Amino acid sequence: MKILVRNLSRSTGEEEIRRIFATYGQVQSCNLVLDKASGKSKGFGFVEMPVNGDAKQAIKNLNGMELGGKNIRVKMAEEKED
DNA sequence: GATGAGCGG
Repeated sequence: MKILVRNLSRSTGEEEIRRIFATYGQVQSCNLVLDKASGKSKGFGFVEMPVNGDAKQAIKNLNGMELGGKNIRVKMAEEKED
């Protein structure tokens, strides 16, 4: 399941996202979207987790948690994939 | 060189 993680701090890296998501389940892959102008984090990214139930649990648990001094927004991505 | 809402490559 593809998970959208936004409202991230610009100082937050993929490893940070991966470790907190790994707390509730296995992280298949984490992709932090980088900005083309600065080449740094755009402040949001995507995380893929199995739909075994860990994904939704990770979402509702990690949604609104503080990371890098900011409260991140975790939600399942609504793109083509089902 | 950085940008603060937002579903990228």
